Amino acid sequence: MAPPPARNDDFFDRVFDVVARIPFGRVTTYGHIAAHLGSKRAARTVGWALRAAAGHGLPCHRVVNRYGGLSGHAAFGGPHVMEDLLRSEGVAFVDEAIVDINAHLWIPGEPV
DNA sequence: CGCTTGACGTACA
DNA sequence: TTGTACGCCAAGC
Repeated sequence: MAPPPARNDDFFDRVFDVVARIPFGRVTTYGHIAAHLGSKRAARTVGWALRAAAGHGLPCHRVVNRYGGLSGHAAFGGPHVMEDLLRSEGVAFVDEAIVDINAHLWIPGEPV
């Protein structure tokens, strides 16, 4: 159907909606979110939205880069905050600040 | 109004 | 193979 009726004309709100839908114990990447929005190269813009989302109550810690690295851990106020949160959700880590994205990757639009 | 920056990703040399 | 450059979109100054 037609492309999703974006109730949110703003790129930001659209990112918020996607991030807020990330299921528990699951993670996604900036590129996938951007691709879901229409431009897979807009990953940087997604990062901007996430930065603004800091403090909006969104599970930003579930958003990682293409390598599963916690790129935005600095915006959380602590380098181990995101890691601790993800571990609390049962997410596996392949390295410090690196989640096993292959085992927990969730794609926007997929049913929970 | 215009240039720079930014929680990324892909392409090319 | 590794490294560098560019592209995307929006906000900030």
